[in-house]
Amino acid sequence: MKTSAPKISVTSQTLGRNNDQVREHNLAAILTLLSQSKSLTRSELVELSGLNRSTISVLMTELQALGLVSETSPDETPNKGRPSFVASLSSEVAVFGVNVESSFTDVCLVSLRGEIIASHRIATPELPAPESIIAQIKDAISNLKSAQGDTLRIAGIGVAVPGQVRVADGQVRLAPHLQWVEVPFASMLEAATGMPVFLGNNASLGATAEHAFGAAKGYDEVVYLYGGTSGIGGGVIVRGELLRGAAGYAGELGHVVLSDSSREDYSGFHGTLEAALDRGDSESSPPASAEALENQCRLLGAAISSFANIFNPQVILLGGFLGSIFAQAEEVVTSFALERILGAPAENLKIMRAELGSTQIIKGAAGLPISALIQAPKASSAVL
Amino acid sequence: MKTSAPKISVTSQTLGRNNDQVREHNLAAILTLLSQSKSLTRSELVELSGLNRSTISVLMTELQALGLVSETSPDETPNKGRPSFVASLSSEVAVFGVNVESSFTDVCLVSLRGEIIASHRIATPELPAPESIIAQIKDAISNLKSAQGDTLRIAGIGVAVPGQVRVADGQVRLAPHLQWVEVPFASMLEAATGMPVFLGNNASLGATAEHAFGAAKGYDEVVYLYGGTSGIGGGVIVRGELLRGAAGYAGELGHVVLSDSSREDYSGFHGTLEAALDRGDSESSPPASAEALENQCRLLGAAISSFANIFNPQVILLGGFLGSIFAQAEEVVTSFALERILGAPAENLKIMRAELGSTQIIKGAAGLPISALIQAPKASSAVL
DNA sequence: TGATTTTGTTCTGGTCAAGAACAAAATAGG
DNA sequence: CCTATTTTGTTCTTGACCAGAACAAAATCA
Repeated sequence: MKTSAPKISVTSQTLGRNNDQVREHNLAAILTLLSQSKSLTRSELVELSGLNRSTISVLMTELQALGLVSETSPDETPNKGRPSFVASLSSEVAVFGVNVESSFTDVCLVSLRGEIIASHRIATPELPAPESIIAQIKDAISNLKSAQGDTLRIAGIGVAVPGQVRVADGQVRLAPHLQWVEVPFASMLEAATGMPVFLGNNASLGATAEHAFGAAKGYDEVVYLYGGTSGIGGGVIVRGELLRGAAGYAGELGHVVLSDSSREDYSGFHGTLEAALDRGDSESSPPASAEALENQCRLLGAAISSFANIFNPQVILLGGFLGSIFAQAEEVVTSFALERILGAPAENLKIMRAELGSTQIIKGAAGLPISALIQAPKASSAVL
Repeated sequence: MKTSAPKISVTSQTLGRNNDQVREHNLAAILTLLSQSKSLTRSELVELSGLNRSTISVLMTELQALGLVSETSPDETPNKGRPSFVASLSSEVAVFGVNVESSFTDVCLVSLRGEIIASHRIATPELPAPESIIAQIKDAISNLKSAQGDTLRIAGIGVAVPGQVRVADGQVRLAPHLQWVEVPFASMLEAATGMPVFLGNNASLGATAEHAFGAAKGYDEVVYLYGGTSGIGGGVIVRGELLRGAAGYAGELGHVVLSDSSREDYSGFHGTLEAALDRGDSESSPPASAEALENQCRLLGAAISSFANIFNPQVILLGGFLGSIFAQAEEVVTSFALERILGAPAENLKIMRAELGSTQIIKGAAGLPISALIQAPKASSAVL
């Protein structure tokens, strides 16, 4: 079982660094740049990375040898001079993204660039038991894989779970809507498939997907709020990385206390954001009355103001039925929010609806093994 | 004007790295290790850094040449073998820490290890105007400096301000209790003193001081709540570093919405933590009734539960009058908090009173130029 | 006093990135 | 169609860095 984040222990930030780590860092830098764009020419890589042309040449040779990058000749050459090679992440390496929900589980084959190549939905009329859903995921994976060419290599599996996940070992601590308690899902799925498995909370992975591919692309301080059938979750991007906290449980934004109300949320807590806002039903149908909508907007605005003051983000993203509410009454929500945001953090703050649809969580899950590969290309690629 | 954090632009995390940066990184690693302990032997540095003995030797020679580290022979030699040199941060380099409040301003000379060498309090019966307080700070600095030996070199000035501070250029956006609006304090003090100046919010700097020297030492995920005469502020340590947000305004934890109450805080926001809890008066005297105390504990507990669910910290620290409330009724606050913290983030969570007294903010302020020096030893030391 | 242990120093070797020199591949202009 | 120009890829050299080996120094222990 791998951790879902590059293993940076507390002390390693202060550790010494040698030349090997420089190379690994620079390889990761190139892969990161390539993952942010569909493709880049070598000369663009020289400019973006700040590395010398000769160094880029060596690094690209190594990445091609590792099979992580492919280079082609440019289709068009609008400039003078020798045309630069066009590099992109290899399409011969891919990952699986899995999203486990109560009534279905989606399994997708995802390219290193975050494109969904193929997908399969496992319907679960009954709540999925860990053992049975793992067997079904295993079958889906092997079917999806064999449908592609033999040359396809798989870097790992990322799984989104609606619950609290310990990222260090991929243990599902509690997933109320699946009725899972203390399920060592990552190690079970690793044992079944033989591939490295990375686990994350579904809403947090939605945040990482919005950051990598969606409405929050290009921003490094992001608050993401997601309202789904399993309540309200969230994810926060700090300095370009997901806020994890001590053990990976950070981002439970639905359980902030907002009011004195005795109304309870799915966890039995009263007065929280999740307790106050209507459940996922409202995603399809608008709330009964204008009054009810205004009340929702007021509470959503209060939560937004809290998060703006706490995090001073560039963007606050609303997904799921929260995005629907926002789309219906953008100005009302915004004005309620601005009532209680301090002047400075309110500047340049964007409140937006999340961009991606239902595929966002899958893409976020797939991002876990992709990030692991990018951060440690030599080590990871060796065991592919 | 320098930024109060090492300049890491958004993209530089992915930038290429060359050998020069390796040396700078390793020098910074040694300085960081030394700043965390009073002194370390060379052999301890070898073990902690993971660098080779010969490399440590070269690095220590360079740091001594830069005047940042001094080595002495050990006082006692309990072990067999040749005794290892004892290294510590040089006492010939120091910084100034400044804490501006409405009725006084403290100016302290602080060693690189965070020890207060000398201090001076400027009383301000009237609210301090920026120009006049800067002149007084300048005088205090030159007096404190000349009272020490001529060999003392100053690495910079760190200033704590009770308000919203833009860290990029050290602009005080709004400090209500000082009645300062848009004061370019850092550049003004730089012009007056000729030293690099770093600015920060007072409560945030309290958090960094608790992390570096106080109750949160050794933890890398910390939430710090501070209740003072100027309201309730806070600071959050994420992955060992202060949470700054887009422009450095993050950590305004006193302005989270907690209730439906119409009671307003100092910023005119209703229902916030700061609005709900009594002001600094209660720091000296206990609240009027047991009922009032319980109400405070309930609200403080609600805030703690929100922050635990949001950040999944290892420690939540309470300072100022919030620490007093906690000391009076630790179990009540804790039980109210635990009512609404999810099971996973509640594990291993410590709720503690902040350790340091009134010196914490000064030490946090001094930490700004110290960190800048440590992070870029070659560049910074050259201009001392 | 001599053997042992531990640590500091010096020298050598390997890896890395930068830069210079050169080769390759396109356009622009006659 | 050919040549000059521009831009880019490749190769070679150079300098910086860290690791490891060999050696020297400084303590303890018998």
